[in-house]
Amino acid sequence: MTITAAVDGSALGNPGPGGWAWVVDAGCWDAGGWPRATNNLGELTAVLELLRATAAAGRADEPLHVLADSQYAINVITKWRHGWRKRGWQKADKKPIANLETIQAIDREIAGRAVTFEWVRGHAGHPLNEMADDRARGAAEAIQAGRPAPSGPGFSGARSLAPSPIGDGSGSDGLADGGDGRDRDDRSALVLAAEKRFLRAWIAGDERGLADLAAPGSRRGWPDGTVREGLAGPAPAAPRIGRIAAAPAGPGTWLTTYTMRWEGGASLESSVWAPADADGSAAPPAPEDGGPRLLWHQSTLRR
Amino acid sequence: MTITAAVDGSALGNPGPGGWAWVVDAGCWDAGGWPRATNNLGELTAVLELLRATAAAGRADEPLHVLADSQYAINVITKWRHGWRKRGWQKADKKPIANLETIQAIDREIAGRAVTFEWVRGHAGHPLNEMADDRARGAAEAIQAGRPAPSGPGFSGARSLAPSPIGDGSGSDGLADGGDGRDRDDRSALVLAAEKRFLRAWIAGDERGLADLAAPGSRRGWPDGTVREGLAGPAPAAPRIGRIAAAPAGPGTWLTTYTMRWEGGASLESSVWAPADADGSAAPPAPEDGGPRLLWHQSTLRR
RNA sequence: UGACACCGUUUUUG
DNA sequence: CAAAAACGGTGTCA
Repeated sequence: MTITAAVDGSALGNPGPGGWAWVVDAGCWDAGGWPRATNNLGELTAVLELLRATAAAGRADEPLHVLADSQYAINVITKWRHGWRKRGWQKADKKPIANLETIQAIDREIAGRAVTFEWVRGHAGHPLNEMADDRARGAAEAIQAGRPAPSGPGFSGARSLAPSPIGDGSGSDGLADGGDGRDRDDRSALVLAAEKRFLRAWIAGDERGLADLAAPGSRRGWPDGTVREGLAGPAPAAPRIGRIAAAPAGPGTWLTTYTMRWEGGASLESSVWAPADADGSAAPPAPEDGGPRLLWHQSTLRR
Repeated sequence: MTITAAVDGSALGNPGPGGWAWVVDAGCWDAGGWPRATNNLGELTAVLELLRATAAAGRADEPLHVLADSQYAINVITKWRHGWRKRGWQKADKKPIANLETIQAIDREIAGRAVTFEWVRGHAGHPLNEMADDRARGAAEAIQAGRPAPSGPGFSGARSLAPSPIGDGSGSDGLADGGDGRDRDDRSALVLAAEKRFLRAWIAGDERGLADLAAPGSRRGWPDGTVREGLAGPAPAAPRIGRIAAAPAGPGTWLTTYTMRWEGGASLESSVWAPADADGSAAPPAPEDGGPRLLWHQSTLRR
């Protein structure tokens, strides 16, 4: 069955607090945002997240029809992207392409999929577009007010585990970023933030979040001694994380270690983070955010 | 006293309907345009017209400071022009110089004058530059809409002879353009504007301005019954112009008639205007503006 | 290769 | 009504 979804972005003040949203129907949507973004980044991200959500739900083989009111986003994806890729991701005027990382992420995500776009005039009463508009703006407004952006249900079947306290960023779990104090080293702070992102995604069963963080060829050593490709797998309920130590392991590479406790158990965890651009493959991974990528993670039960 | 003025050009669609403007202050400016022009012709013409207006006002000996946002125009006038003249008006690559006639006109007009240029970034909030921008674009839009470009008051002392009400565009002399009412025929309006330009140039003794309006082989019948080539010649002081009537005289050709009065006399005046491209000569005149050209003008004393 | 200008289009805001 | 974020193009020169 063809999936039809509306996407929209919003940026209060442009640039300013921003949000994105995709909507399939009243019970199937998602949204998110940032403290500072442009309108066009919102529009693009909405498409990217829709692509990922459908893929994570195992529905990448179904045709996807996207309703968008941004001619910019539609042109980027259906037209300009191809010329840019041919020219080595350069614009006609040689000036840098805006929102490049998100565009490249879409470029990878959309490969081999059947996606069509339809332009709908903004604020013209189209119900799905209105809903996406509301959600995107709601996300931006939430973030402007200092609250986390309300995320939607997504596709049913995208994650199977119960929500964990780590996922809501409330700070009670020791995983909160920023705010009170800054980490003592700017570069290690980047790795610490990435580790926390990884933990939240893993515990929430957020496969696309994990994929964002994974280095090409990433693997994991599980508590049972097995190794599997990828980062996804079962997580304990309501874990508590000890202090995370980050140690440099070479230019751009970091090792993190910490302990984890949960009802009935504890473990030692370690991760190896590699720089985003640290592979010599012909097609660079060009990660969406330029941050470090998780190459290896290992868990050992404590007893 | 140093005269400071901003200049700007505009071309809708580039090339397309175009305009030029110079602004000294809110009460001292001028503007004009063509049905088809390039942005750079507009920028250059604005400078040329400023040079002519200051000269016609008898202020050629005062230093002139020009604010321009076009590096092209500034470089043409302050740098490249000299090299081109030395090399017989040829570029280094031997390809033809663009806008050559206007550049040579500036080259002649600027000789012996103290003119300095200052580059101001476009659309950066510089008040004088913004004003010139508005005027130039307004002229281009007027012409696109089929109206004559609204011309400004120019300099208050714009003729070496006794000041005439024709020059100041106040409307009391019947030479004011635009503003309150539009001329009832769009094409005749173009001819009327040209006729007014001709009158201003003649009365001001502006030979260059007259040459711009002259068709190849233009002649004039003077009140004494003689005929001479060209359009320049003695003008009465402080003439007053009656209503100008424009009548179509063939495809693109117009006849205008009106009366003129001055202290101690009156006359009947008539002009024949031909389309700019209406000659089969081998070397086309390539008139600066593409507007109609004055082929014949005749004066008869009234008595 | 660079620079400036001139436009066209859509969206997003205030 | 005015502005920002984005893209495409032309006009010009060294």
